[in-house]
Amino acid sequence: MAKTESNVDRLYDALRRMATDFSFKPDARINESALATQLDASRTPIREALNRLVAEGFLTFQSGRGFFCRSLSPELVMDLYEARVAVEVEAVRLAARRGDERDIAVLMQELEDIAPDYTSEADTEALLAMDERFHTQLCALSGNAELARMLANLNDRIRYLRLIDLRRLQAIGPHGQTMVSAHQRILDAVARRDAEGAMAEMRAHIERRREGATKAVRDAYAQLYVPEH
Amino acid sequence: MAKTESNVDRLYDALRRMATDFSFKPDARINESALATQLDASRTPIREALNRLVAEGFLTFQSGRGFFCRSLSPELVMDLYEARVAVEVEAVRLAARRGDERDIAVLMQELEDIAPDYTSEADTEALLAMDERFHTQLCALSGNAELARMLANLNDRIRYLRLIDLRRLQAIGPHGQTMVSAHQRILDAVARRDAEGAMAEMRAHIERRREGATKAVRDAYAQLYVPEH
DNA sequence: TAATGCAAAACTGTATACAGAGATGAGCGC
DNA sequence: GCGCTCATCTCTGTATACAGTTTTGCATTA
Repeated sequence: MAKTESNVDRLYDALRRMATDFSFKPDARINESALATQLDASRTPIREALNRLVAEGFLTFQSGRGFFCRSLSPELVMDLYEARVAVEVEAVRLAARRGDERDIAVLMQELEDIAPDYTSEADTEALLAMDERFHTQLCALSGNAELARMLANLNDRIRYLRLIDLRRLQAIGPHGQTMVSAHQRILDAVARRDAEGAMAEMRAHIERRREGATKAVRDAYAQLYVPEH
Repeated sequence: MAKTESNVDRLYDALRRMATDFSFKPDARINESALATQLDASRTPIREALNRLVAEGFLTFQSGRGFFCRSLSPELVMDLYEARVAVEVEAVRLAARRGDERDIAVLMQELEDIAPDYTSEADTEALLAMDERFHTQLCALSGNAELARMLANLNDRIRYLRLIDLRRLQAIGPHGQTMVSAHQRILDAVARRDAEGAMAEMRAHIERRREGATKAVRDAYAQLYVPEH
């Protein structure tokens, strides 16, 4: 039961990680042969994985010229955030209407348990991971696999910018408490079956960071093209 | 300028069409070699196209066993309809808030022009195409490419069931008028910048057919496994 | 008859080869 | 010095081959 993951899956995971954290620079062409040697595989399975990433919006493809990293623009980030609103607001509505009482309680407990980490955590990546985990689990309460899948895809595509946005936020002052209380307000509304309230809280929660994330695009470019200090 | 479409795109289009209309039976295994001869290509580009379709939710993939058609269940259809609500309700909200005045007028005009076709059209496929076109254009008014992309994907995945649902509806009596007036009410709300109203109309419009579509799953199986009469 | 095991067939996963298209850069003319 | 052309080199697109795995079908046994 060790070899549960096939080779193409391994390649796919590796390539998606490279795409999410912009190891491929925006709009840059992707060299298949180089990847093949780097990942110790032939071009055939690499191309299969790249094709999946095209369909998922991580890469683009131009016939005759090959694969390219997706571009990075404020407009795109805005679109992705709006799509997140669409998915998560409806998900939280469904969660409020029909989410399992037990599952909601479990999530509330977990939120309470890790609340100290939210507020103390200096590692921005860990904070982002906690935030993403909450949103993912909340979405799962809707019981809708398709919404969950969409959210996972959107999260992967904006993670890099959220990280930059969150770093800047933390530089100003600790914001873990703001985040945890926002999450609690949303979940409280779900628990009291207040769909409208939960939706409004969720929308506000996401839109509050939308501007920050689009502004982070500039910093993203700076980070991507500047050598490690 | 004839050869604007590459071979892999041709294969991709052909395979997606086969997937949308369930030329691949639900859960059935897909034979790559057979497809290769059928579509006059080798397995390599076929597999690239199949991988994209996996990422888009049309097919599934099991390591070592190959590609399979997605399954067809009432639960899945329910999920897809709920996802449609998420996408289209938010899209129409954005359209009402910021949709271009001119574009809205154009769409209203077009809706008026083809209204007679809606009501008279006996060809269910044409009626469905008109309906889909309206929803797509309305979504485009939001100016959000990501929402448009999501909707296109969802439409492809539920088209077969919508067709069956619509056929049954038409068998009872002509429903083109119901549809066109629903579309008009949504668009009117958008035109008067009534986001809440547009959202409510859109939600009701989609949810009204949700039950029908999930019920159509049974008929879908019957049609798929019965020889053409 | 049903279950089991085995051998053959069919199919998948991936490396490799090669043709052709696209990019690159040197050399030449202006 | 600037731009254009052509040769060369690189990289993509796809066919094909083959190894390894899964499935299938037959024969044997209880």
